[in-house]
Amino acid sequence: MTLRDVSEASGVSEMTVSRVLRNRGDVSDATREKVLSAARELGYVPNKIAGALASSRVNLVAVVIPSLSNMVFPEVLSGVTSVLDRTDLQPVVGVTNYRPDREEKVIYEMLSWRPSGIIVAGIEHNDACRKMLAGSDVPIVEIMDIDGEPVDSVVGISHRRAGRMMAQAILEQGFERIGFLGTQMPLDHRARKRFEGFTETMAKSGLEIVDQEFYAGGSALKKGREMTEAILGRNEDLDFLYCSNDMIGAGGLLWCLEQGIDIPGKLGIAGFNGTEFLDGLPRRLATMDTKRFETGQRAAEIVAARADGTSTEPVRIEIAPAIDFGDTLQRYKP
Amino acid sequence: MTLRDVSEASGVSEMTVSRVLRNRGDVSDATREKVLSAARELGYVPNKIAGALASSRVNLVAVVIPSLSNMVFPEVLSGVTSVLDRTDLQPVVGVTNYRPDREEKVIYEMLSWRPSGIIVAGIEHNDACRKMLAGSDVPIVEIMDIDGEPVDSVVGISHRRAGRMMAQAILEQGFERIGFLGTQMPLDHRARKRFEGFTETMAKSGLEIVDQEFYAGGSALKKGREMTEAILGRNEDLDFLYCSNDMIGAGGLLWCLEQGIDIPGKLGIAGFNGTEFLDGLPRRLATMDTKRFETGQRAAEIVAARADGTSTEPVRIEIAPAIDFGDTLQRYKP
DNA sequence: CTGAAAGCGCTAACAG
DNA sequence: CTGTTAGCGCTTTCAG
Repeated sequence: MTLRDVSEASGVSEMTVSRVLRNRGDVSDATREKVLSAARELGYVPNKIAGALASSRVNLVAVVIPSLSNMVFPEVLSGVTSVLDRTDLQPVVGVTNYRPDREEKVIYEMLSWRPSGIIVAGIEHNDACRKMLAGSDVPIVEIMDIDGEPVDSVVGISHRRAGRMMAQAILEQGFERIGFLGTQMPLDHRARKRFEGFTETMAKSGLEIVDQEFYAGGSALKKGREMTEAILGRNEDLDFLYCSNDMIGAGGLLWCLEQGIDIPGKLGIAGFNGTEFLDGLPRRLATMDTKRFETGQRAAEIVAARADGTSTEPVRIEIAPAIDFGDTLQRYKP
Repeated sequence: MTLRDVSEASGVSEMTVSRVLRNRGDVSDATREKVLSAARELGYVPNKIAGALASSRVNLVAVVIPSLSNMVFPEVLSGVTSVLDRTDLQPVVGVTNYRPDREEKVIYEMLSWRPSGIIVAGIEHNDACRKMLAGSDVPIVEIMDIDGEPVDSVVGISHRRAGRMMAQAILEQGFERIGFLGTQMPLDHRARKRFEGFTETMAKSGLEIVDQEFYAGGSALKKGREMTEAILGRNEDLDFLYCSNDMIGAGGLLWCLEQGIDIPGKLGIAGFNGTEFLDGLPRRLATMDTKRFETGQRAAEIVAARADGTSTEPVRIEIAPAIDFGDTLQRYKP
């Protein structure tokens, strides 16, 4: 089933059929109708492969993310989709599982389709990736991290600054014996940078993380409970738990409430991300909203602007994360 | 940057370059080396558009789902990915937001790329979609619902049966005054079928749903709380809450525990899906595991088998959902 | 407003 | 083991 079939069925040249089907150029209403009805009749679906090759235009936008199990990435994707839906661009998702070798393969694969843009999570890539991205003439938008040298455009928060902000907020509330609960992910650069920013600010006050726990796999909520129990078992005098994501924090919070621990009187807790699901817990967990949806939107807008020729320059957008004190961080209420 | 450039740089014919780059046919080690180093030097990334057009083979597998905000769909996608990762196939995601017009557009778009397969959530589609799918010679796998007439292959659970099973389990525990908490989604056919199966089995015992609540938008956990409060406010004598997903059930459970309501002595609760996050709540919510990951795997296997010519027949796989009684459904422990 | 000719960059099919 | 010849199905470009 090709254009030629429609052409023959309608008695109109292939070229004109093509024009009708793409709404390009002027075509008389009579021919248009002939063509459309023939196409409908035959159930013709154009072949984009051929179209893309001929026009060297591809309406795909690659979105490369580390994971789908962590809701933050689907959320970014929703932001991307919400913008692309207004254009004729289509997102295509690639998942790397936080592995540089997978990232390399996924990016290579994506580039080989010559998409209208690539939106990729993170600003840290191995040399091969960086070289491929830079060498392609596809618009690149790195997202969710701006601490580093972008290849092209970049949209996101500074995780170092986020870590510093949270540390500062915690210290200002008078907390001093702080424990850290995180994920075991040597390749999660954003978590690392956050941690670095956090400890840096603590160090300025002459403080250090008292103890820490890491987990991998399983229900983050459950792990949050377990790690909280473990770290508090080892350190009775902890007065704050800083968690690298909301689920861990929520698990910790639930466990503490069950134990009857005074939150935040005796122990403060904070998570990270500002997940919607925090809404509905017995107590509002303190967190930092990282605006994933908005990040996805901004990134998609940059790609869309490049695709329609509106813009051509690299763009840098720093998203400001917002601390949400919730009920677990503000120790001394006025 | 084309094959021709690599050919000229290496002094090897385009055809042989193509062979080397695809690992096809026999090529001497010497030429292979020449080609590979030239390609590397130039940073050549093959153009799959051209390749696909010439070979009429596309390594993309379309996955069409209603939403990304509901974790069950990313979970299916993970299953798909886990299988495709072992092949040279690549998933491409399309999101419909539960809207038939969007589904139509997404499927049309996907088909126009002539993918190696289409995995689409649900078995209910409008005529246009059904016709497109049936008319394409792309392998189709409908997933997550088998109550109906599939276009081609199908993998999933019977939601009618799931609803009946849950009703039966609840009735066997002696619960009789049952309320329903659901989502406001006239187009969520799976939820509807489940509800139908549920009420059907109740009717056989001469029972009806006592009252119901529906919500749309916002945190499902929070809405679960609010709806629980509302429905119990109206019906003091309810002895069971059947929820159309785990998040609602979890919200209800948290609220009841805070109120000191005896669960499941006075009130039983059940959710649906078997979400990982239930692991970590104060009490294990009863639920029904729908095996999303496995569903994704089976679907991907069907597509992969079609792609490599191993199989050619339509397949029907019924996944058996498993009731998890948790701590909120088993009223009379032995 | 409509059509004819010439590719887009690659690979199938055949020769050697 | 290597090369040549034709396209794949569409769109660009240029003429009417």
